[in-house]
Amino acid sequence: MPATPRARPEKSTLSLDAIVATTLALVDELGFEAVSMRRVSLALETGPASLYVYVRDRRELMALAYDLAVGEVVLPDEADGDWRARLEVLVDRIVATLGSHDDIASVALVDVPTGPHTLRVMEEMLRLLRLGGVDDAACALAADLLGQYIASSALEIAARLRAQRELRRTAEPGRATAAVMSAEFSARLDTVYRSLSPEEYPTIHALAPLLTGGGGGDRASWKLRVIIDGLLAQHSQ
Amino acid sequence: MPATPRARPEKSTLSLDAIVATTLALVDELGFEAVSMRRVSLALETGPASLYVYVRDRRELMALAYDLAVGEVVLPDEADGDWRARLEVLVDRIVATLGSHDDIASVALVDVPTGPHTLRVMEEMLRLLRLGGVDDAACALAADLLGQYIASSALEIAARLRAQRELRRTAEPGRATAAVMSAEFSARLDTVYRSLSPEEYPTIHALAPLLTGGGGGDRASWKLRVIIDGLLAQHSQ
DNA sequence: GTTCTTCACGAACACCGTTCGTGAAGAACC
DNA sequence: GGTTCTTCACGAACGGTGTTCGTGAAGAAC
Repeated sequence: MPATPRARPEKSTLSLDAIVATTLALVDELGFEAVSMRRVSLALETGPASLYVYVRDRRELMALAYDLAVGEVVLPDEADGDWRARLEVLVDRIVATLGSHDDIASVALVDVPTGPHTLRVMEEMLRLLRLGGVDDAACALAADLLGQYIASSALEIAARLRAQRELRRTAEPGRATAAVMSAEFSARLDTVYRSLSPEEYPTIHALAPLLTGGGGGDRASWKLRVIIDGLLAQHSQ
Repeated sequence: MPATPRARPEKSTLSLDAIVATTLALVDELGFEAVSMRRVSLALETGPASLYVYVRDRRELMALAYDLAVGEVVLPDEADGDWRARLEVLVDRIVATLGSHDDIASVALVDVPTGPHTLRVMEEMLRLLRLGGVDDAACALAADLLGQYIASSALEIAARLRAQRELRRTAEPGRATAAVMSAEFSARLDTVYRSLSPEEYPTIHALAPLLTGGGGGDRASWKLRVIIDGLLAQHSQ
């Protein structure tokens, strides 16, 4: 901070960090798809061409924003339990964090992220798996599988949050608890499944309430447990 | 077919089926992202506005193309073995089919597809799971989990195929076997992992060759086996 | 023969990612 | 201090994009 606290209005000079931070903030505010180079540059009070000094692509910018988001994840510690409990906590946190930044997780499905924060989290995942006695080849494949699970789960959560926000804006205010909105969200799907002919799709028809219900945390932790159980079954075999 | 075989040049009248079929063909040829409403309309020798008579959105059009692609999947039969073998064959076929249509699988990550072919395949998946003695609630969650696995695996395969095509075009022709190209594909990642400091990322550094190697079918079938094993472990517990 | 409905589509709107060229401002050097 | 040289900001523009609107023409219904 300089001696004269008055003299720093104007416009703070551009920097990669500022660009990436602004991008992530805009993703939260407007949604992943709506964030264009123009919008980012507008938020920084400059023109779109200025960004290309620091970034090759929109993709590269989004990859940087992705890594910044992953940086919010706090690694689990001893208090969280043994290796398996810690792994579950870690994966849950990654999913929750990515899911809170709209569709930023789609970055991980397009190309493999290799930012420092992503690597830090991946290192911890692999370390925990090894701690659990999973052999090396299985660790590698497990990290891949967990990566897929994380990205697609985060997208699912983001879609759910988006739908809730949309509903909150559409519906009359003051009403509508979270439970109601979540129910409303899956209502359309439920209607589709239930209206299917029981002759042609007997199983879907029979399971319709189970297919759409029980939203959120329970489902996610169940799915994660299945993957780890499968990993251990594979190992002991 | 009319009596006069000569008289049907001009332009066949537009139809939803023709639009969707053209869209899927263009996705194969140009890639998912490159297929715009304008390109589709150009291929049909008309203007972009004409498509909106049959389709609300680009998203809706892509969802229809997605279902058309799923329609190519042949359901397994008795010859494929017991319920588990059949389930694995079914999932593998879905992944392979979707993966062969570039990033069309991304449709399933944005919204839940409910086209007739998708429902047919989902019905069969649920039927097989039930046949295996998995209880109803677990069936529902398993279908969800398998759906995530299918979509993200298909995207991974599509990315691999795209990279191979890109390399085939870039490299001098006549050379380059598929193995070489696949190796070249993961070489960049391998370099990244290997160049990490062993102090900061010891596990990634140690597992680097395992993380990028062993591409393709083996990995996929291993991952699928893990999920089903986990499902059964969950059940017997 | 006349109304009415459906569909094809030209034109336009408001955006998009990206590139090019022109400067200005600061650093490095004499 | 003056001069070169490098770096960075950005106005303008190119070739696209999804989508809407309004105008017709062609066929169906009466």
